[in-house]
Amino acid sequence: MTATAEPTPDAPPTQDLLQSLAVLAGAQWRDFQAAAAHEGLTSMQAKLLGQLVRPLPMRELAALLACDASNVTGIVDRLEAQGLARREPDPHDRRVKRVIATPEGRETVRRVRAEMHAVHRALDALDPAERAALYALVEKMRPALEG
Amino acid sequence: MTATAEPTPDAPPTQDLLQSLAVLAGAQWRDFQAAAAHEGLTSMQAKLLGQLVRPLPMRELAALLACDASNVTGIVDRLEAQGLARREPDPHDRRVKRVIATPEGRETVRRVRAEMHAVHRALDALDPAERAALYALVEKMRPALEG
DNA sequence: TATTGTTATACTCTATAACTATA
DNA sequence: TATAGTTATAGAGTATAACAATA
Repeated sequence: MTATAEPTPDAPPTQDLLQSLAVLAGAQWRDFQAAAAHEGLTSMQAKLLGQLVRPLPMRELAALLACDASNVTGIVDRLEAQGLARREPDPHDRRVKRVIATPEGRETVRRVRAEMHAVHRALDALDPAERAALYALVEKMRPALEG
Repeated sequence: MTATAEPTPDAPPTQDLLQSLAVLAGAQWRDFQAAAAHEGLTSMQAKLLGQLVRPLPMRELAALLACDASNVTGIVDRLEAQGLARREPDPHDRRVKRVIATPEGRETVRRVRAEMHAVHRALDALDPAERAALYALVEKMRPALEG
């Protein structure tokens, strides 16, 4: 028997890999929904709030959330009503409103991220080397994911 | 300087890893929504349809979709109206209705999965060894994700 | 009594189209 | 005229509560 010089590890069937990734994404989504609900937010409200690392125009938020701009109005309205975000005028263009997170809003984002229980448990199942490998693999895919 | 015998690879900060995984999950979600829309379905309709590998009671579908049972009625109604799924009586319990995918429904599921363009592109960025490593890592996390 | 599926209700998200105020 | 944000509208997803049929 001729051993292959550098044995190619069995590449899993694409369907199996896609299924695994779907399980991971599904768990992340359920975690996020449950965490947001625990903080009194819908998943879209929490998702928008999580984008507010800096003041963002409504239009940019719509692009980041991959939804129509008209939806952003209502979502920001509800966040504003809960004191988690607010609108401010753009100094350079009076048509634009920039949305910013309040301190309470930023604290809520932190709590939601801390409440991703299944994902945190899953990462705890990996040792440091495995975590590093996972990170490297996803980062390698990232340009293709975003492009 | 004392070199560590077996140098631990730098484990990335948990926040960075969570962020990477969020980018991956986000891309999968956008892919799925776009693919479902291309087939004339909402993401929930496509998600339910994808679960129908065997006849499933409404109640089980609600559990799989992590939503209330009352929602399943409407989603199945719309799939049934499009000829992609149908209800059949359960032979052992007359309270139960089992939902099954029609051949056209199964074909639609196949097309949706094939249209996950960004994810497929991302996997193409990995070589076979990397794919195998990714699969092994996610499978190692799986019990924690599902538990 | 408990469970399955459904209906009614109210709220949120969603895209489309039309509107306003700026540019 | 083009763009940013809003409003109005209709369809879909969502949880809650109440209901009929069945276990």
